[in-house]
Amino acid sequence: MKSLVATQLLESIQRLHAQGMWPGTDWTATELLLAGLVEQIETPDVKTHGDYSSPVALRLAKVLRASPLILAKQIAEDVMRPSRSTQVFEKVEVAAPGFLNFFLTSGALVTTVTEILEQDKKYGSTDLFKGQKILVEFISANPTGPLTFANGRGGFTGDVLVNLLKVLGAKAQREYYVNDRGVQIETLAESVIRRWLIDQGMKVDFPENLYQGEYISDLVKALKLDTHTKTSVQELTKLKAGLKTKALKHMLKDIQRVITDKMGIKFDEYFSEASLYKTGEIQEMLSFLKEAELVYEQDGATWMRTTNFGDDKDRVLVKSDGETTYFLSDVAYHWNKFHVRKYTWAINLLGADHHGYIGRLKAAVEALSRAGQFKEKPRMDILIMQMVRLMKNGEEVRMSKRKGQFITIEEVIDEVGIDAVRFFFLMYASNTHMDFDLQLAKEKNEKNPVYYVQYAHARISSILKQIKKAPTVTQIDLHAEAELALAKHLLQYPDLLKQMGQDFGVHALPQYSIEVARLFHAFYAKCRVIEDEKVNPSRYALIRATQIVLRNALSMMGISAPKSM
RNA sequence: GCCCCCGUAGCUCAAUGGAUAGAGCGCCGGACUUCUAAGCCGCGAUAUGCUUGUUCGAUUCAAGCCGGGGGCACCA
Repeated sequence: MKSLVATQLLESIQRLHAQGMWPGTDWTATELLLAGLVEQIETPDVKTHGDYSSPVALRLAKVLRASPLILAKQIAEDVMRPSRSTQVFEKVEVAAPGFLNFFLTSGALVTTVTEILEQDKKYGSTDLFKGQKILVEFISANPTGPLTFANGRGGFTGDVLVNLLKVLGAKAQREYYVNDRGVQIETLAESVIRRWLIDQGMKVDFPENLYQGEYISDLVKALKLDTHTKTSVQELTKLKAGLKTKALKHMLKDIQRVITDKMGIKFDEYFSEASLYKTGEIQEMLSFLKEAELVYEQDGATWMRTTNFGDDKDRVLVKSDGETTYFLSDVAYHWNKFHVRKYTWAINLLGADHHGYIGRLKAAVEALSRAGQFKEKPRMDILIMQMVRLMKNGEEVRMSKRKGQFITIEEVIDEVGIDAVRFFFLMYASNTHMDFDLQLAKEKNEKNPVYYVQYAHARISSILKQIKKAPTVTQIDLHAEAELALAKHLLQYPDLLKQMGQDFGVHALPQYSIEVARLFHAFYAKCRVIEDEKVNPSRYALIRATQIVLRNALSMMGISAPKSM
């Protein structure tokens, strides 16, 4: 549809140029312009009042310094000249600041509706990212406590992003990076031991730096530690090593349960940080960096020269006490992504509190890339998920996993329902700070726009159910404004997906589906599909197309499309 | 002090540098004997934090300021 508009326009401009009516004499400039025009036309705007518009003329003015209005008029006249056989445009209008408004004929819309019906589940699919092997890493929360509601943001965004990339033709995988080593795991084990003793009535202190949450007690119970004989903290230290693994395993299992059963996310892999040590990749990485002279020793520690690659300071890989840092793991992890597993593209979703990490990560990948570690220069995008503030009665409640002050994502899902929760987290741009009030979320549950969208789908299903025999659609005829507005919006879906592939703005999807639902509900109120027990074939086709688009959009968001509500 | 994000209607949020800045919620009003009222229609003279700049045109870009959040470890 877009290429049709672009083609028409280009033809006209070329004609004008051939006739010497084009104001520029410099053909190179015009060619540049044409390229720009195509780009401009690629994402046209369908305004609610029903025209295809694009701010073309003013662009012309900028490049050629010509009068935009005159130019626009010339183009408009040429596009609509009588000799043309095209049935694409009803009319072309020149609007005040130099816009060209293309009004589509209903015939052009009909083509689209037919296309949607034919393509069905494939409608919106393209091969934009064909051949790309993309690894999307998200959530990756430390396995030292349950997932909080804030993890919902990155969780659902990442999940939908992968769905999107797949529809755009890429091979995309979901990955959760598990930080299953380091002091935090020690702390977890220590917390479990002390809590265990305290729960048995022993007087043991419980330092502030340990995990205070209720879940530690649950963990103690789940680990069935009470079969051991009572003993002191000191003696238990021996048990700690074994306990560490057990506690970790249990915690991770619980996280996976929530992710799979509650959040409905299927990770392709839970990648263990510790595994990088077992396979020797950490050592391999370190020796390589040394050979490549990307590191140096200072104050007894080993530093990586990340500043050579855009970081604002160098970073420690091995501490002076001989312990390796998290950063070293991450360097090896990314080396693993691109070198070992041969991904060409990685997308990492990070919480805003980790934004300071971007510089060193990009520097590390750049360093490895320049050192010839990857077949081709990999692409890496880091998406920052802004903070979600927990509100209570208009006031912020500070969350802390350590202090045990948090609301789990599981609680929220159980309370509000997965569809509403998904929609809630997905509908806002990830770079805005959002406020979350559980009380309000419960109250507003019924008012969540997700039901508005689902209701549209249910209404369509209900109509279709009453149609015993599907009418043969020979010719689609759409006239009413409500019909046309709906059809025009449906045809934008593929463009929307492409756009989302460019900027990863997944929140456009809920916004779009609300708009489709809105247009459908308006259509529903004004136009009947079944009238006097007769089915209107054109409207039948239109609602089926609407159902397809809604279903595809909902399915991409991981939200159910109910047949009745 | 330096770095990142945000500031749009009473509230929560939209808007590739374009036309009269849009939705939802809330408030008020209206319509129904027919496909689901979780719906439709109407209702905001006075919503882009402030000041400059770039541009034919700025919510969008740049600079400065104000306000809010986050980050600046040989932690993860």
